[in-house]
Amino acid sequence: MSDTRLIFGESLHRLLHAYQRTMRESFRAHDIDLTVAQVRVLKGVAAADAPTVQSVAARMDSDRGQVTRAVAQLREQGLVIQRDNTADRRRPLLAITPSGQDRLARVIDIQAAAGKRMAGGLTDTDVARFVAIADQMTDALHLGDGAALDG
Amino acid sequence: MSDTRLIFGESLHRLLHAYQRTMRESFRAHDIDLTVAQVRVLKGVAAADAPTVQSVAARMDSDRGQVTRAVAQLREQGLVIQRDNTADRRRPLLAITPSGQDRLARVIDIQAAAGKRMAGGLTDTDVARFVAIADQMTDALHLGDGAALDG
DNA sequence: AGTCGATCGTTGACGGTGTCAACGAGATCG
DNA sequence: CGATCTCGTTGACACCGTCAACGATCGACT
Repeated sequence: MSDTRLIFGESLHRLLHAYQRTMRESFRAHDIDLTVAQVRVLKGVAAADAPTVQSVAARMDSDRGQVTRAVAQLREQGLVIQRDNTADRRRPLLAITPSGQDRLARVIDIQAAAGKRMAGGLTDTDVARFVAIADQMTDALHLGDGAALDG
Repeated sequence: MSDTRLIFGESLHRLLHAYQRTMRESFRAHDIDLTVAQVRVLKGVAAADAPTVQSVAARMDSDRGQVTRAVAQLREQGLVIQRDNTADRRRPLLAITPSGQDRLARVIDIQAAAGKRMAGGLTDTDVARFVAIADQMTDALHLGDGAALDG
């Protein structure tokens, strides 16, 4: 019956990697010297209110260490800066620089183009629906995080 | 406007990793000593007609080297065997062993359970639709593989 | 005040994964 | 036969995710 469930992981896997490959290719073609993870962090910093390593990591559902490293690389490229946080010295505040915003804008263009290409014959509604389902699934998985798996 | 396209990659990324994390956890909980990649290869060997390293790699959209390594590990565990192919000595035929079938059956149970949990409030139709869209997108990306990206 | 426990950023280490390049063995076609 | 291709294999490298520690700082509590 429901062997959609079985091929599900396979589909997901293939899609993500096709997507990432496309991104990497496009980035290289446009001389954007960023990895996928760096882009994710850059976006996180740009989007968050008072971004810290921790908050960006949480938003990305990632590891603090990984974010720290990405931020270090972004700082080397001058795309992100770190200011002291007088309110809590443990967590310096991150901010995107103008140069970072430029870079990010270019990245977003590229991603939009790739998205369009990927969406091929799909309608906007399809895409939106897809994203909605994906998020819902992610939430479902997170809810039962440490829960019993002995179904 | 369509910033669904922008969060798309993010959603995808988070979903895949939530999924893989769940899988890894479940595998560990059930003493299944296999990585995600090994499972994918095992499935490929089980499903294909006359599986070789190359055909499995193609089906997975992966690298021959990577499949070779996974097969080596699966052979160490006695889950897969390799027989000489008299018709073409370059590509020995792979086959799943009874022990491999057992293991795979358990894996499939686990994945089905995780799938059910993940599908949460979703209908079978939703899941099927999701998979269909994902595959369509993957195809779209593959079609324009080396194509112009200078949109 | 001082102490204890928690949080945060950082760093190190390790394994899994994807990618590329090479090689040797074997096929195929001329 | 020789040239060229495919296949499996191996090595090397970067990226990514995970876990464990550490030192600094904060917050709460006494």
